[in-house]
Amino acid sequence: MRIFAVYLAKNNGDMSNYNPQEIEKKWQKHWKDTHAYKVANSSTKPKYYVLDMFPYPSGAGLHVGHPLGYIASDIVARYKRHKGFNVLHPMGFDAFGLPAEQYAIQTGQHPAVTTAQNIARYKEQLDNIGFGYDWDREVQTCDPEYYKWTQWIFCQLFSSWYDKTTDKARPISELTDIFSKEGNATVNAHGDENPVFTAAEWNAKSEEEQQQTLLNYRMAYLANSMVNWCPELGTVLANEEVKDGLSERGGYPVFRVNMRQWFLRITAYADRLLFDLDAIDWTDALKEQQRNWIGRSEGASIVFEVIEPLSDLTPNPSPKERGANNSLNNELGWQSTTAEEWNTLKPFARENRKNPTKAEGDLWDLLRDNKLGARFRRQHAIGNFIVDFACLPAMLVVEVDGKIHNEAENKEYDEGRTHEIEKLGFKVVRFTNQQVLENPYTVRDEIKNILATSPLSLGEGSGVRSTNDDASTEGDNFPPLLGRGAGVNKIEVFSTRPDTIYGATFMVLAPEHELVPAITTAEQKTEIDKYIDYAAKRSERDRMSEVKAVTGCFTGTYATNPLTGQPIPIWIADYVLAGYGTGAVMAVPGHDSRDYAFAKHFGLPIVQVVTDKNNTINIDTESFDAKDGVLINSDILNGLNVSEAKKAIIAKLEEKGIGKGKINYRLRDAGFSRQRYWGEPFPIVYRNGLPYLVDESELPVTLPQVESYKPTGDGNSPLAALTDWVNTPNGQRETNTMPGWAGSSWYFLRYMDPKNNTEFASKENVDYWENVDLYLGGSEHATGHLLYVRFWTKFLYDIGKIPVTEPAKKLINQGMIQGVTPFAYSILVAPRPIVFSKSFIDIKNNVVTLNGIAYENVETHKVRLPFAVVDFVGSQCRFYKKYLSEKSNEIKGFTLFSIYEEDESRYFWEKDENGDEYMVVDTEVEKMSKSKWNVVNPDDMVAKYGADTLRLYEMFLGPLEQSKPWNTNGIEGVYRFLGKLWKLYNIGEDSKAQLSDDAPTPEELKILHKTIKKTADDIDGFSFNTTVSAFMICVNELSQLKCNKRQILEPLLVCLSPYAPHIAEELWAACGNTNGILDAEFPKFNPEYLVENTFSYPVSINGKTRQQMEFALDADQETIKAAVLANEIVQKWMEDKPLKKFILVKGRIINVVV
RNA sequence: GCCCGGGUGGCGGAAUAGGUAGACGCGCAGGACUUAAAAUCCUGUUGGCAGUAAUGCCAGUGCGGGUUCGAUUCCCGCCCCGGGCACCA
Repeated sequence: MRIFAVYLAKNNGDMSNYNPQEIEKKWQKHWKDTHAYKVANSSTKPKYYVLDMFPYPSGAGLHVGHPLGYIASDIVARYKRHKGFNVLHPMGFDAFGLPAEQYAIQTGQHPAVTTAQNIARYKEQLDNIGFGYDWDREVQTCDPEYYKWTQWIFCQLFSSWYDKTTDKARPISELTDIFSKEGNATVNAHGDENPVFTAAEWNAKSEEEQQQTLLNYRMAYLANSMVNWCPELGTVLANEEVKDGLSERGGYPVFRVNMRQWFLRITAYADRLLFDLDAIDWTDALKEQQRNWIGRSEGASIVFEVIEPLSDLTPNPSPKERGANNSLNNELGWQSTTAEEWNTLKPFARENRKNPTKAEGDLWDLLRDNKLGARFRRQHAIGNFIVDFACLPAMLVVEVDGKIHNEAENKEYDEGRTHEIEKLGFKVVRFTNQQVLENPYTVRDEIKNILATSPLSLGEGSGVRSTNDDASTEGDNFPPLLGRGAGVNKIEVFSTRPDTIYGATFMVLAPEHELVPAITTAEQKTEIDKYIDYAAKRSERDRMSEVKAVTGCFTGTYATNPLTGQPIPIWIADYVLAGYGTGAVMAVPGHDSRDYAFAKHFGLPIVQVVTDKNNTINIDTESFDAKDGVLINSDILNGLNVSEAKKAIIAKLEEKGIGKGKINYRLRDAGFSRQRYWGEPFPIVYRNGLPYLVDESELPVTLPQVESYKPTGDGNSPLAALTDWVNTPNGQRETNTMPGWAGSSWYFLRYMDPKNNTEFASKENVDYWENVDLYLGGSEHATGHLLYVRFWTKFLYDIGKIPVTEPAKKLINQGMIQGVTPFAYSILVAPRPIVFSKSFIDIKNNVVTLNGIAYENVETHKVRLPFAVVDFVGSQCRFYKKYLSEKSNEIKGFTLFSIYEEDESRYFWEKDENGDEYMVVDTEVEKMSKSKWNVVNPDDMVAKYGADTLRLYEMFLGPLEQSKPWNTNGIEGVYRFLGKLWKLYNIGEDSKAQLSDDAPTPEELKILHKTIKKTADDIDGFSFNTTVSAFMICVNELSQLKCNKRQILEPLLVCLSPYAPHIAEELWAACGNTNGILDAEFPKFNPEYLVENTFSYPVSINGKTRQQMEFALDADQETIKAAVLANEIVQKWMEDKPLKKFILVKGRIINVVV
């Protein structure tokens, strides 16, 4: 009993020493019990919204790097509260995503369960640090109450289109109104490249056709596209989730494959995303990254005509060689051409279908859908031709001249073509454009008559493959005609330097360009196929890591340079990317270094068309890529400067109808499908293969339970196996889920009204909180999250749901806190127990010494040591033997050595003053992560020093935006500072501060107000590290003065409170305040206390400081000058040289020039 | 290759409308208190040279130039480190 009493007296009664563990828990509980951080949605105070990028709750918990930004934002939030703002400072969790799912796959635990556990852990850790979050506003993206609204926003995207005329998103119903009244001509006028249709055509479309067409306009749409497929993760990845051809998560290989995916039309916002950057206070580096990512470039699109070699006017003789059979059944089975030829023709057929001529389009509307009682196909392959229309059962081909066969010289070609098709047993009938356009019904009737007299030798189903009434009729798996050049007579390119067109001496297409097979000549086919194969086999990763090698292949075909009229060869090469521009370039080797390298390598002509002002450019050794200069060798452009020439050539191209000014973006539409389980389900069902929204009343579409979380690997998500869930009365559900960034693209809005179950947030609340005043987070989100959240914000603004076009007015990127990894060396041999011996590795000479015996050429490698087995003593990192027993299961299996250096002691075990054995090892700075054993848990720091010390120390470490390695060395200093502060308040037995109410001295006031000013200034400049040092100076100076004045020490606590809220609250209460410090008014800075009467001037002679002299600040120059010149030391340094100049900068410096 | 940052003591870092370089903290050294340790406090700490010392002199903010009475700060030319983008026509 007695011992117990003594113990109590020692620990609870004596408050003369700072005891963070006790006071921090007390105040955290108090704040929670009193709802001290609850935020109201309306107030007479001005609003301020501080937001952190919410964390993904991983199983590893928080490490000391996470709180860096959170502490900074907490400081700003608390400061603003002292300054009289109504501050919103919420926290939540970005809880959908891969790690939880991967974990579920491994353990079978439902991701929702592990996520909830992780979140609980995170919240505990966050609360330990004393953050002032209003937890009532917490959001979790995986909560159905939250993702209901993510789905709802998706519905709005699906139901909207982008109107380029007014430059905003509008409801899709307004678009269908326009289509039914005027077709899509005006909508298309702003650069859309969708096929044109009239109101009548629109109205004649079936529901399915209309829906299909609308997908070309919706903000959320389905499309086939090349995507980053990661088989290992079983999902597609966004571009920013792929680094060097490997997945960012896991580092698995990623491949480009074609898949049908959901996309969000972020490209519609490209310009606004770009230009609005100017209006927000984000760092230049980050804005620059977004600008580059959007990659806007102005230039021109130009059409080059392909020259068709004469020989190609006569069709490929293959049908003849096959023997003229009258029956396709005999010759080609059910096909009208061979698979091989279809492969060749496919791109043209597709292209032609996409861009029918007016006459073709009109006629198709009259023939399609079995309107004449027989099925017609358009742009169909027959033998080695693509014919305009074919009715296979009737063996009838209908061609409309005009698009590509209207020139006189093509007449002969047409006749030859007719002849060849007839040999295959078809009847060919031709109409002119004019006939179709002027008398469409006459034409239709004529076809009908011919059909009536046709033998209908092949009924559908009697050998000819039967097809559905859907797109598969025109599907790519069904073959058409052959021969090259068929219909391909132009290639479009994009160039930012149209002014250099006179120097375009060849063209280069991407190997994947769809016209490549068509323009390849028979002689070059083998080579080209080989090259395409080569390019396809190289993964993205190969392409990146490889030193840029010049490779390419000639197609055998030429195009005409439209300005010079010269034929120029068409090549393919993988330096041209299929995904950018048109996938084809006009190569100007004289003025593009890539084209130059290519031309040099393959011996292609190089023509100089731009020179500098003095005409000193010589392009014999390198290209002249500069964007200013004067045009030469360019006919009409000669003498113009580059920018004038651009304008002139675009005008010329437009006049000739072969080009136009164009703006290209690097930004792609955002892929929005993931073939995974742990994400938001789409509010979509399919009917007849077309997507429809589920009714809003069915939201949220909740994520069902599944047996297995494993992706199927064939591109289907685990949801696809749930037939009961997939099949609904209204259609089949979409089984993909949304990507990780869906939920994070609007969460800042949900915090404004997190419990609302009728809207994503009420209008009242979004109008009050508007957007984030200060957003803190890592710069790694620059081109992902931060672009998407801006996109969604603009969209929600367009549809009238929020009053702002940007999510965050100001954004700060906090730096990363890196881990310090100690390491030793191991020999690459079978694992052995740790050796404590006089053994070492001489890395430089590749020699290993084991117990005195040297071995040469032994392979060694670095071995990470757990952070926990080392201590930092002075500048040494010591690896202690005593920690090995605790950690041995983590590092067993390696023979460890330290590196050999000059200092021989470094590879031996030594004994410290306590007799503990250690070895000095080296360290490396890397990312802090569980797998690297270098994680430092903030809980440990809090347990040892308290939350206030951790908060101050993280801020004291250096500028917020700078990355730095975690180093515990300095934390003691901060802890000592808080101890000194505590002592100033003379806390007695009764836990009360014993302070004097005497008036403070001017000196004391000066110290206080200096600190007030510094605190306020530094928060505005986010220079938290210098504020902490200002606090230290202040406390040092007040301690020196033994200041115990209430009028000094109370205001000081308010300054400190944002940084160290627990101790500030404790001392505030100890001073006798009953109101709590959180809402205390921030002390007003009074500059009068800082006014000085005199200044101790550094006096320098010729710029070198030699003497200090004190003068009144209001002393006039002559008085000072006389005194300075009379000074003994000054005279000594003047060395009797005449005075040249006397410089006095008031309150700064005096300089005597001799 | 291009675009952003950034190079300051043994260490983290202060100070830039040009005006005493190295605040503050760590570490280190010495000292006080203590039987001792811990804790706490005090002093010193950019380097070199000279001096018993107080102190003095010289050099010094990645390197080389320039502007200026005066440059860590501005200008020109390099070097190195970190980050981003990467054949974007």
